[in-house]
Amino acid sequence: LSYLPGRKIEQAQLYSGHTIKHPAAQKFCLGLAGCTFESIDRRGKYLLFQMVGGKSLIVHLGMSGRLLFNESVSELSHVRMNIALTAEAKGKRTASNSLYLQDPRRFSRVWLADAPAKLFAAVPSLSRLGVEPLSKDLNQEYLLNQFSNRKQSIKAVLLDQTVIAGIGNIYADESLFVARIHPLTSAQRLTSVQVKCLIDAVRKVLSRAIERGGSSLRNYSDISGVNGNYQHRAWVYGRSGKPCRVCKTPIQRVVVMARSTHFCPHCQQASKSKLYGF
DNA sequence: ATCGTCGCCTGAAGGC
DNA sequence: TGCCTTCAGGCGACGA
Repeated sequence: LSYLPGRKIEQAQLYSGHTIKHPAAQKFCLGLAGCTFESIDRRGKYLLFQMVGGKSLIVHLGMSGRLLFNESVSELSHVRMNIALTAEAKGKRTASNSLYLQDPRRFSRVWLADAPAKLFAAVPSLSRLGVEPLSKDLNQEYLLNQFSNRKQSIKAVLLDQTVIAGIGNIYADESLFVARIHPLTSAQRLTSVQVKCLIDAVRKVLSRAIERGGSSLRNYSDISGVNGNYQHRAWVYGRSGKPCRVCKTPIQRVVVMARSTHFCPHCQQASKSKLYGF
């Protein structure tokens, strides 16, 4: 994606009615044509492509979406959006690159905002996002305050993007294991020590996952074709029935918010509010 | 206001 | 072998 800044959009095409969220498809495509990429940002699970002049393209990859650059569209299935770029200037070899959104399960979404001031109106969920987990905004005071009136399980609250932005099901389970907190614990009943552990655990788990190229579903890969391999190293996620990597107790699976939740019933007990030093 | 459940969508995996 | 069912999940909609 570092190739993008400076590149100009020749034409944008959408192939799936579900993919586009705002505005209508035709207006979306017309609005992108002629735009030049300026910079790329991220908020939570949203990618923000800033264009010269103030427009921005917002992309949420859902669970199976990925962005691909400079591949022949005819070789790809499940292409939901194709952004054709104009030929690169100064006689470089690349003739007509494209940026593709490929997404088998169609959970991905794209938006176009006409100006920075209209970003939240175009993407309301962006305005409701909570703090970034790797920033200083995620601290004990903030979380204790957020948890104070929450009767929900800590697992459910971790998945709530308005509290912490960007934690998905895998990393919620992994973080709770590292923090040695039972996923069904009511958020408001967490001690300040546990909250501190949880913050450290979230940071550790996310940092390590980023180092390793993220997690990926089976054969899904990043833009350069590299598979995420975090999942192979998971402490508890996807390991129900298998022995805990620490104590050999079988990992249990329960359902929270219609999501699989994996934990070690021995390691993750209320009495053990101590961070694992992984 | 808060909380839990359902539906969207497709391919992989497991059962028979 | 091949069909059928189940499962996976980000997130918005919906109902209690």
